[in-house]
Amino acid sequence: MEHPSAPTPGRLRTTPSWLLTQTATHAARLVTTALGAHHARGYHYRLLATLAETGPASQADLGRHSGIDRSDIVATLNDLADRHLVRRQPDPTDRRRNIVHITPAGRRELTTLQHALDTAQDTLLAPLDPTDRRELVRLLDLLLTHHNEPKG
Amino acid sequence: MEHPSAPTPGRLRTTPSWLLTQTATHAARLVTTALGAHHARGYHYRLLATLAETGPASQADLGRHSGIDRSDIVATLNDLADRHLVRRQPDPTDRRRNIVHITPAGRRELTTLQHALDTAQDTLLAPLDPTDRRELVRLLDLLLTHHNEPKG
DNA sequence: CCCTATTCATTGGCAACGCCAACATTGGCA
DNA sequence: TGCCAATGTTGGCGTTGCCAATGAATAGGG
Repeated sequence: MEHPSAPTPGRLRTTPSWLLTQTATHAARLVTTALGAHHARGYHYRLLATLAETGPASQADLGRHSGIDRSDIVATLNDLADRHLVRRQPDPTDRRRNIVHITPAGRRELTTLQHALDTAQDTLLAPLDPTDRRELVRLLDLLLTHHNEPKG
Repeated sequence: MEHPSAPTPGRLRTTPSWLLTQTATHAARLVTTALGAHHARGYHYRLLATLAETGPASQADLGRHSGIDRSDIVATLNDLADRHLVRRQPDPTDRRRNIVHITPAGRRELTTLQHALDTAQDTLLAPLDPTDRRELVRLLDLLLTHHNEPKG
């Protein structure tokens, strides 16, 4: 978003969904910039991080664990594989599946991206003291947990 | 995002930018659904709300006050004008400009959208008690203020 | 064992938001 | 007067989150 030359309309300034989407936009900009410096996007990081945590997995499983749609997994893995950060391997026990492995280079890249992201977090939270940071994380986590686990 | 069948990768669950963008995604989904029931999108609401607050304004001014790019203003106003919620009028004192007015129907539509949005806020904040809600708004407002006013 | 339903990877498409470049017209200022 | 800035407009791009359809392969029930 452009920098408003005048304050945001008053109504919105206390509308939680507005505050959330706006701060998220700033956060996304910081993250995009941080990752972009290493030729990566959010999806790239999320897949590498998921792979490092869960170990080798099928693309469908990667999607379920990372929250990325299967179709988007394909394109992202193509990028990562092109850069040798990841390897696709047919599953001998189920020929529908690819087993995806993170490579040593992929782990190194993940470390690099992680550092870039950590820096971005600091920039993002700059105006908050440690107590407020924890409080923010707590509140957002409450919201996320609630909306991620539909009662139905 | 799809509902993860397994918990989100641990790293991300305490990453503020992740929590922000994810909760913002949920918030955006609620808002989109609420506005969609009235054939509106976020840009439509934002422009109507801005017009109601500032009174008639040029498109460039609308962009600056609402934080919407000039080019996106054009398309959004086209939609609103097609539905007679807004009127474009040439500025007699500056032939480059259009003076945009909100119509009575536009004000009624804004009221409707506002109600829909208020309901969405409640759904969004359901898991938080009033104290936590105020705290969340306070923290997000701090972040937004900080990142909206570049020191440079 | 066979048929059906499901799963998988993949392709291709869509919507919303944020943003940028270019253009012609018009205004303001030096 | 001459040049720069602002305005509306068109057209385009990238990221994220989705959905539908397809062909191959597997799993499950009868």
